[in-house]
Amino acid sequence: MTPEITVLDRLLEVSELFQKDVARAFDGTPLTTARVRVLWDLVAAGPSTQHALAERLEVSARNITGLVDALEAGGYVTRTPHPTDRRAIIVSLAASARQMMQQMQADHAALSADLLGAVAPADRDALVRGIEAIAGRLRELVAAEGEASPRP
Amino acid sequence: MTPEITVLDRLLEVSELFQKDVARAFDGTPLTTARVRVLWDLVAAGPSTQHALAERLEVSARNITGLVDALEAGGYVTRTPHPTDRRAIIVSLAASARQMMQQMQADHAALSADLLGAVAPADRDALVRGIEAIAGRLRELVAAEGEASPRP
DNA sequence: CATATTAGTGATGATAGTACATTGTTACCT
DNA sequence: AGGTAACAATGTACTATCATCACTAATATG
Repeated sequence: MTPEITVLDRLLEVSELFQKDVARAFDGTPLTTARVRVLWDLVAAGPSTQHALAERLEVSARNITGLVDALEAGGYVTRTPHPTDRRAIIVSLAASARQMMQQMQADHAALSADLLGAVAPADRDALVRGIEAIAGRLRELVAAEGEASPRP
Repeated sequence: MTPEITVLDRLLEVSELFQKDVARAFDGTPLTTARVRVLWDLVAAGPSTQHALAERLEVSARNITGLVDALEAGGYVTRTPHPTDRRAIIVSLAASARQMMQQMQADHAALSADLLGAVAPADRDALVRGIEAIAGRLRELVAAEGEASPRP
């Protein structure tokens, strides 16, 4: 019943509801969490080799091959040869996928505005600062944990 | 750059970090997201028939059989006959699992306190109210969506 | 030329989910 | 009662995803 527990519980609930919402958005498409991760990475990092994807997403190259296979089959990404390294392949977002991701971001912005609208105006600034602080602290903690037990 | 986008982005980041943290906690155990969902449900609802579990978690009864099989093999739950209905089976948390879940809740509480400690004291009340409001609004939205397209 | 790198293949395994059929049990209805 | 329908759990079978390792083919690099 302490406010501390309530805060975390609410955050967890929010996180769960988000997840459910995202999952529902991709219902009926061949998109899954792992595949969307690839798409987001491409949005953030731009066209990349599969090796680069594997490193950033921290999965095996073999796994990336499979994920890109599925995304390519669905028309979400294209494979083009690397201009100078003939071993490598560049994975790029297809135009439609880029549009979809933009739409998704727009939806997120709309949802964000909606959610913020539910907050009392006087509380908004403090809320934003507070979430920022929590995110920062959490980032710190995760980073520290990662250091404590580095991957072998 | 608008604050609205920032809020949602931070919330998503927080939710992702949480997920990562939880996943890491279960590394090396046979526990997975789906199985832990069962455990949480048992914590919340107490000993239940598999049918009840299936309904609350919204998966097929057959699926529950498999999840409970794995949890039982790992010693997390026990199956006992239903006292009056000989068709049914009661799934209960094993003592060790109950303890583990309590520990997890304690860890959550500690983490919550830590995170709240990172927030400026003057912002805390507003933050709590704000998150509460956001969670409420989000719950509303998800419920409305569920109504709009009821399962067939 | 020797070695490291990039991608792809094949094989394998664990998980999560489904549908369908089966078995035993309960509940209801005549 | 007795018959029938609904129900709980499970066996079988299947699909899809995500992940790994081991290996091959091409290409870069020093």
